[in-house]
Parts: sequence; structure tokens; C-alpha cells
Amino acid sequence: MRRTGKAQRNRRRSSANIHDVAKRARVSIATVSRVVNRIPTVDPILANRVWKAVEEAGYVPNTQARALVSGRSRILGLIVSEITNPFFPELVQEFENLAVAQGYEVMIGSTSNDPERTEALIRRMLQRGVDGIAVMTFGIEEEQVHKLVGYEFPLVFADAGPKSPNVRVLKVNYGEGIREAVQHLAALGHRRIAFVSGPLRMRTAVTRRDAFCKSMTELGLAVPGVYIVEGDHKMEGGKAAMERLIALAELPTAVICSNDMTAIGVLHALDETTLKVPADISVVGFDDIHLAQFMLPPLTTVQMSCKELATAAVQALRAGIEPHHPHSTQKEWSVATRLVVRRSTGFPRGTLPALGKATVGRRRTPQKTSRKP
Amino acid sequence: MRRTGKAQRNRRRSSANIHDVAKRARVSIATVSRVVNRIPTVDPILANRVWKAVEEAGYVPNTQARALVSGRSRILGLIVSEITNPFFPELVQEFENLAVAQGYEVMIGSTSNDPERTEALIRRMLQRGVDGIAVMTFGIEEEQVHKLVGYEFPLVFADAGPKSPNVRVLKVNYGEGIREAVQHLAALGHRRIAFVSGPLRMRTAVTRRDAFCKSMTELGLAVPGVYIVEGDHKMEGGKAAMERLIALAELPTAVICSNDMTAIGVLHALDETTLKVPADISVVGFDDIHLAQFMLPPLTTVQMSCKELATAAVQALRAGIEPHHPHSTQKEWSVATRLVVRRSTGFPRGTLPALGKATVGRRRTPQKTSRKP
DNA sequence: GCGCGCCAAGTAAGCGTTTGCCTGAACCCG
DNA sequence: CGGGTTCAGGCAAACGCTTACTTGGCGCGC
Repeated sequence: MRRTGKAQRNRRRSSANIHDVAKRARVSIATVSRVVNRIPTVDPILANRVWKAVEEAGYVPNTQARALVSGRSRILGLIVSEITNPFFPELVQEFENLAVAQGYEVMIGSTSNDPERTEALIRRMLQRGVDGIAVMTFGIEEEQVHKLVGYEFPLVFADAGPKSPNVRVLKVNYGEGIREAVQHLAALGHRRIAFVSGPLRMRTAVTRRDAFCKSMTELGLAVPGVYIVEGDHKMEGGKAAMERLIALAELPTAVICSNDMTAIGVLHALDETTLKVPADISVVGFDDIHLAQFMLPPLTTVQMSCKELATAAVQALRAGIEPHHPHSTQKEWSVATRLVVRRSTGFPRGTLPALGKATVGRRRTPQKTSRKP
Repeated sequence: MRRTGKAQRNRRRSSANIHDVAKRARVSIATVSRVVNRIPTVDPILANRVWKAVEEAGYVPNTQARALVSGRSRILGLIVSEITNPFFPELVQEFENLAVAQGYEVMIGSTSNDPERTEALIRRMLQRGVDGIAVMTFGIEEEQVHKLVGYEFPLVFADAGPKSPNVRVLKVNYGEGIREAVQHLAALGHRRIAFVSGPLRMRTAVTRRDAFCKSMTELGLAVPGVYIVEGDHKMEGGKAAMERLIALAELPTAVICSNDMTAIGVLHALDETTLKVPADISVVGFDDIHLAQFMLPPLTTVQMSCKELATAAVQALRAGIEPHHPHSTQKEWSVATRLVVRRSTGFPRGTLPALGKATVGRRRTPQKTSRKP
């Protein structure tokens, strides 16, 4: 094959490459590579020359070529179930910050809980050569899980993960926070507590619901079947679920929701009745998205720390990717949850405030600035 | 150099490559490449053999290698200002769907309005070889803009973009929607209308505020300086801004906000007073995030269609990237805005409902199910 | 019947790196 | 002072693909 000398194909030459730098620094490209990758066996004098040349030429290593030869892209895949659920952007942001700080890029994908989308997404990530995937859908559908595990490939699951040498699991301690929530309500005097779950085909939704039932039983409270309503982890589902509860002969005096978006839907449904929160009915969310404290009233909710979750996810991924990572043998990371009391919970109607501990049922403060236009 | 035959380095061999497929189909790798890239000069019989081999081997082309040789990564960069502002996830989702459907991947980044983060982000995107960047921050800081334009590189800006052959701009028609909002309020009888802006170092914030002032002036309404308060496009800023308005001697009867998050903050501030929305004060948002209709009360807001925006962004990017794109000469795309009336706006107190057109001021319906537990 | 043009399929260069191996200078020790 | 050891730095082979150029088989016109 004959090529007309230095003539490039019709490809856009973006910037300097390693050869340019090598020429400028009067060394071989191998040396440039070693300097740039901070391999310590290079003579400091040469290294200086190289760094200067790098600077002058504005050289930036081509990640594609790097990935091609090294077999590692330094991209982490992050799969979330619903990017429009505010919990996930918060998670994404934390995850991204951490990953970038540790020299990784992030490829994000949102499944919308759709198996087909999930599969396509996984395929795309594999094709782009991500080094590992964190599946933060909190209970991806079984089939996809198995497909993923089929590839020998570092994986991190939130909640439930199949057993496999390259799978790491982030165990979220739902019981803890949900128990606190139930206890909080019980302490206020609530006995009829309902639960709006997530879509029950998601494992996490089942797990959360079960944690609720367990806590209730532990406290000797009944859990009538009609008080457990399925939502969809979105506002719409929360609204619809609450409407079903409202239609019951005997209303619950408190509702715990499987996530904050559901709680927002519940609040919305209640707003369309004359029922007041928390005077007539208490509402508890789950996740503690930033928005929760801006709800009307500010939402009492079980906090699952994004930061903690993201930190664990990145660490677990790196443990799977990097051969000599300090935590490479660790298979489980645990993430705590805890109740954050705001103003959407209070004494049930008919209960005298004196009955409960005043500190527990911190009511909406009557310090309102009473102004009228 | 001698290599021990087929022995790979300590690199993880993920899956079949083009050679495996070629061997299987008893053709050359060139033919495989041509088949996979749907170059029509291949004998259908061979093509069939190749497709079958592809299937059997589970072959997926390596994008890194592709990008390396072709100089195009088929990745679009998408820069947003604040991923935790629900507007952006919605935009991201639309953008991603479109991009993926058109064979592109998306690399997302959130700047948090921080110049340093922005710069680092741009660098990362360039390094990863994105084919073009859509800057949907609605007024990125000037300096970064110029840096970006320095690279000869397809760019799309929302709102304001510098003139340059490879820059395309999405012109959002703020005037339209904001005028509708002002007219809506004026028609209801409001005269004292305040505006909570975004951070004024962002161009878009200034643009939106100016559109408000213009509409007010057009309708012959005064715009006292104290009625224009700077927020930060977040809930916190909205809350703080409203608190400042509440402290005024003469309260406005309506507040228009530069975005929905601001409006949520405003609602929150009002909830801490005895002022009721919309009875005492009307609130209008901007963006029409999904959440807006779930606010209490559901938020009247100016809609900026994510879908439209995303569609335009992807199209504009492709126009810049692909040499023979049908719209390659088009430099501007326009995006409409329009008012969506919900229940956070109503007649100002003291105005008789009969004064306004009943249809305009659709009030919270009194069809409340009156149940008490 | 032969030469030529055409075109499908193959050959191999090269994209920008990393990295195993090799070279040769410097150094050490007997 | 010579031979052996060490090790910094260079050479060149991949990585998996696309694509310009080459080849060879076939059909067709003269």
C-alpha cells in the first residue's frame, strides 16, 4: 500500500499527538507515554523536557487509543431506574463527582423500569467498553440481572444482587429507617397506619413493604390488607393510591410511602379533599430528596444518604475493576437509613397532644408572620 | 519483538472481534467491516454468511477502535447547569432518547454554574472525543464560551451563543410565554406583580427578567425596583426572595418566577405565613417541570417544551457534525414557550370574581370530598 | 478468441496509544 | 582492566477497526 506521505485522510486532526510531543522533547514516544503515565523510572531531566513539550503542544492523550490498547476505558456505567425521579439526579451527581475525582468518567442511563430499554442500555454500555456497571435501580428485573451476570464483568447492585464472584452488593438497611418511622408514628398515637408501596415487580418495593409490615407487627399493630396499596414510585401512583385509601370506610391516620415521589402524590391527593396534613392525617416519605423539605408541609421522611450510596458504589466498582484494590475481596457494602422528622407528621386527630411526648410530635410552629395584604 | 503466538497480554478479552467473525464466515475482515457498516457492494450471499457469523460469535464492534480510526466517536456532549433541577433530567431524558435513536451516545455533565467545573467538564468531553457539545446551561459564563469556540468544533448553545461558523443557537422565545403570564395576571386584576429572577450573572436570567419588564411596560403596569428580586434558580433562592418581598410595606399580589424551582421556594416561604395561594397572592413559575402540576396548589407556569428543546438540540448538533446533513447551514432553531394555567393564580384579594372573566381565573374547584376521619 | 474494463473481495496501512523486549552505557567487582 | 550486572530509554508489536489500494475473475466488444 502506498500512502502519500504525511497526508492525513479526511479526518479532523484535533490536536497534538504523542509523536509531536516526542519530537519536540527529542525523545521516543515510549518515553513520553511513560512520563505522562508517571512511571517513575524516567530521568527527571527528560521528564521535565517532556512535560514542557506536553504543555507547549497542548497535548492531551487520546482516550480512545488508550482504551483500545489498555483494554480499560476508565468509564463507569451507572444505571438508574428513573432519571426524572429527583432522588436519582442527586445520586448521579454524587457518583459523578466521586468518579471524576478518581479519574473515571461516567456513562449514565435511565431504564424507566422497562426491560427492553434496560437491555439496550446494557448493550450500549458494554459496547462503549465501560469498566464496570453500577445498577442502582433498586431491584432490576431478574432476567436482565442474569444476562448481566453472564458477562464476566464488575457489577454493583443496590439491594439485591445475584451471587457471583464479580458482583458486589450495596445492602441498604431499610428496616432501620422504616422501623424508626413506624415507631415515630406509634409514639404519636397512630394505630391505623397505611403503606403505599412501589411497583411490586421491583424487589426493593417488596423489601420496603415487608420492612414496614415487620415493624408494625413488632409493635403489635395490625396491618389490614386494604391499608397496603401499590403505587409506582411516582407522583401519579402515589396520588391514585391515596385516592383508594380515601375511599375506604375507615381511613388510616397515617400513611408511609415507599419513596418521596409517592408521598408527594399522596399529599396532592389529600389536598383535593378537606383532610389536612398533618392534622387529619400524617404522611411519611422515603429517600429524603432535597425537595422533601420544600414540600407543603415539609415532609417527614426516611433518609437514604445519596452520598453514602454513591461512595459505596464507586468504591465497590473500583474494587471489582482494579486488581490490587484494598477492598477487592469485600462483597457487601452497607448503607444506613434514618428518619428525618419534619412537619408532615403529627398527633392523630382526637388524641390530646399531652398524650404524646411533646418533643416527638414537633408541630408546625405557630410563629407565622401574620400579615395580610 | 517476539510474542508467544496467540497469547494475549493480561488484558481481559471481552468478546469476539472482527477477526473471529471473519474466520467463521470465511471472508476477510474488510468484508466483515463492510457488511456490518451496511456498505451495499457486498454479495448478499457473503453478507448473509457474515451476519450469521456475527450472530453466532456474539460480535459487537469495538467503539473505541472505531472511534480511533474514524475520528468520530458518535458521542454527543450535553452540558446542563444543574442536574438536580428537575427540568434538566427531563431534558436529559428526551435528549438521550433522541440521540440513542439516531445512533449516538450521550455524555452528560452538570456544571453547578461553577466556571471551574465547567472548564474541567469541557476538557473531559474533549478528551473523550465527543463529536459536538450542546451547552444547555442557558447562559454559560462568557469566558468558558470563548474557550469552547476556540476549538473548531460543533457547538449548540441555548439562548445566547457567540457568532461562529460552528456554533448553532437555540433561540427560546421567552417573551411569548412571559407576556402570556403577565397578561393572564393583569386580566385577573393584578397590578402589583413582582418578579423573582435567576442569578443575574446568567444571561438567561437577565433575558427572562427583561422579558417580564417589557411585558409589564407594554401593559402599562409599573415595575418598582423592589419588586424585582434576585434568586438563584433554586428553591432556597426563591424562598429567600419571597421573604424579602413579604417584608415590604406593600406586598405584591402576584409573583412571577424565573423558573419552577424558584416558585416552589416562593410557595414554601408563603406557607410559613398566613398568606394563602392563590387567595392572597398568585404565583407563576417557568419551565413546567412535571412536578409543577403536583405542587400545592398546582402551579401555573410558563411551559418551555423539553421535547422541543431536545429535538432542536440534537438536530442542530448533527447538522454541525455530519457533513451532508440537510440542515447544515441552519444556524438558529427557535423554541416556543406558552402559559399553562393551573391553580396557583387567581383574582387578587378584594377584587370581585365577577370583575375578571370567569374562564381566565379558573379557581380551585370546591368539589372537595368532605370527609373527616 | 483475446484484451480490456469492471467490480467484488482481499491486503495491509494506519488511527494513537501502551508495553514487552532489546540495546548499550554506566557502573561494579574481582 | 575486563566481564558481568543494571537499568534507562528506544524499538516495534499489538489493540480492533476502517478504508485506500490491489487483485483476480468475469463479461463483453471487437
